[in-house]
Amino acid sequence: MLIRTHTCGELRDSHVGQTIRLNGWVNSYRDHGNLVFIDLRDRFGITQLVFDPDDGADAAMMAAADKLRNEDVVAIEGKVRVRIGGENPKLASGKIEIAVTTLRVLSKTDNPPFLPDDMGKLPSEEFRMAYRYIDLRRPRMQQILALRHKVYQSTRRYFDENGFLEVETPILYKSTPEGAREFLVPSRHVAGTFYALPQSPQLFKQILMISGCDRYMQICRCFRDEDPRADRQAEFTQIDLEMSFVRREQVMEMMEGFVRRLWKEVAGVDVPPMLRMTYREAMEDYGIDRPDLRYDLKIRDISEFAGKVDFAIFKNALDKGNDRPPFNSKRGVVKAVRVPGGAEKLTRKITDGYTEFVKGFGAGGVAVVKCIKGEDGQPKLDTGIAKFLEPHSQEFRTLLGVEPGDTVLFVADTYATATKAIGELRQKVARDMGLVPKPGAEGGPWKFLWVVDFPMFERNKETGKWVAMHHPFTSPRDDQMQAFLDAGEDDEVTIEGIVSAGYDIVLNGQEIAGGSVRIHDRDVQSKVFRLLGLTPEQAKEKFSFLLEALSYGAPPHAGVAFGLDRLVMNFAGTENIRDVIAFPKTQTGADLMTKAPSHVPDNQLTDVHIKSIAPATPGSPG
RNA sequence: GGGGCGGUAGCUCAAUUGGUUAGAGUACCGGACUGUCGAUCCGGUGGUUGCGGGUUCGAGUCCCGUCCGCCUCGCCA
Repeated sequence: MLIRTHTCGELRDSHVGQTIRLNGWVNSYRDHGNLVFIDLRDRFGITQLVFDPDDGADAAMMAAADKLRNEDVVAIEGKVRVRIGGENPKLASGKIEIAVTTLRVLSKTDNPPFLPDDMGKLPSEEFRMAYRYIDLRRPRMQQILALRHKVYQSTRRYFDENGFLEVETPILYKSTPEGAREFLVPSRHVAGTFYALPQSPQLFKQILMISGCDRYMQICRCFRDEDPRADRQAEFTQIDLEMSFVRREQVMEMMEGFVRRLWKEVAGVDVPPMLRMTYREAMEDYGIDRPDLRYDLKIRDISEFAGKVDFAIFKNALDKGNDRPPFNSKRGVVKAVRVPGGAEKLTRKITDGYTEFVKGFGAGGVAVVKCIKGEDGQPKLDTGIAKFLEPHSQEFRTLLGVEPGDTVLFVADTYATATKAIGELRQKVARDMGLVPKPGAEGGPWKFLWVVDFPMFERNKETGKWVAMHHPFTSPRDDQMQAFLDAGEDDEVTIEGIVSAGYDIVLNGQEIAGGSVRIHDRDVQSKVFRLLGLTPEQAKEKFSFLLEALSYGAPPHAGVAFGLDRLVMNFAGTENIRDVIAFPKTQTGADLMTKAPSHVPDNQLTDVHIKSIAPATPGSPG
């Protein structure tokens, strides 16, 4: 074949007169009979070819050019010349064209199911995934692949410069069925036993610290057999790291440096020092542990004021237990969010929709009041629950800073339900009000913050058992350690109040990284296991390797993991995680291109001592 | 596991209240054309309306079931 001398993205008018060779795909053809134009595409760009009988193309070549179709793969030799028909400003190579003197068709295409074209409407994702190799030819997808590559490279450079060792950890791992459901792999050697695919390399990286590795990093694949979402896949990638002989501050400093470097190198953006917020502050002000700070709309607890209002919904909520301690999940509360400009934009239809929306989170509904300018020119409460608030109008408006044109939305329920419901509502209102900038490198702004001081434990809603909020290897904050060790196992109040040494990085309402100082003391780790309901025997069965390792000289250590896919989503300005994964899976875990998962022959199952109880599928083996 | 939206030509979509032979754009095929650049013009091929049942004189349309894709709640230490 004619091996290329240049790519389709690099020829300029400075090359005019040169004889060159190009390889690529036919992006489009414009056939004028005795003059044929081809836009030739590769990853690097597009260059126009011209088959010109007056300049190098004989009758046979014209006939061959006439047959070229989109997505044929060709090699050409020709001369670079200035375009006769004028410049095409849309192309970087738009000043020149190639007068083709030799044409070789390297691969003739069948009629493709769709064309890798960013201009028109995209085919359904189903088709894009089934013919991923065509979808990935689109310049947009090539751009995202390149962005992802930049993230890999920038990451490796940064951590290399900071003394981290890249170490690979096993994919075939031990099942430790806390947390997410695991993918299982049957063992051939020992009948009836299984590996699990790792939800994360958490324990390996801790053991690497105990191994004296000092600083570890890995760009690793993690597996969680849970239902996907737009920003979640069962198989995803983490930037995983761990450091020895550090406390929280050193890790946070290292991570901020990483984020700053990444944004600078990938997006050209300078990230200012990150805000810090406690978990409690986040829940109080934003109703969520990953607040989106691109817009304000702070939530206020107005329970005390609401107690004075003669409105049954408020009264009922407060009666549920306003005497409980603050932040107790069953405490009755009334929460409000003031929406500037909402009086006009949030129509009755929209606010009625909010009631349906919060019902999805267990709340009864949303109360609404608007503030308008009365006939006397003074602020006046209007519609919704205005008549109930009217007797306290002045106090209410002062409390929340309400001005004419505002709408105030209320949710009254238990602390847990009201917080969740109004937190979700806040985000929906922001979207409805058009307060959320489009994501993307130019779209910013980038609102980073640290969320710290998470509770160590929370109660499982169904079983009532303690579960680790982060994971069971997270250490209490240093100043909490003694209280934790001293606390009786039935000392509900103390245990609930213990704050961990965990930290999350939140970007625009999305958790992009999370980590913690780890437990490096065997007794502390054993106590956590006990609180989580593991008997010493169970702890040993599942985590003996960790407990043993901790007893042979474990350095204090801490670490973090970034969700790489989500980082790339931010740089690419997409809200679809499948866009940033070369070969993604569907919501049912299917790979539409390879048709995985698939049935396997019985003998393969026998080898691993497995018998399928699934109903036989007609026409399928196994 | 629950809720919602969708599935019609290779692709993207349309099809009135259940009513004639299911249309358009694009791709593809054939023809014309020497300066286009999402080329243009003329002509043509192309359909098990996801699948299975049902209601009806008549179903793309209504009903039941099922499969697939997307969004979402649960779930995701």
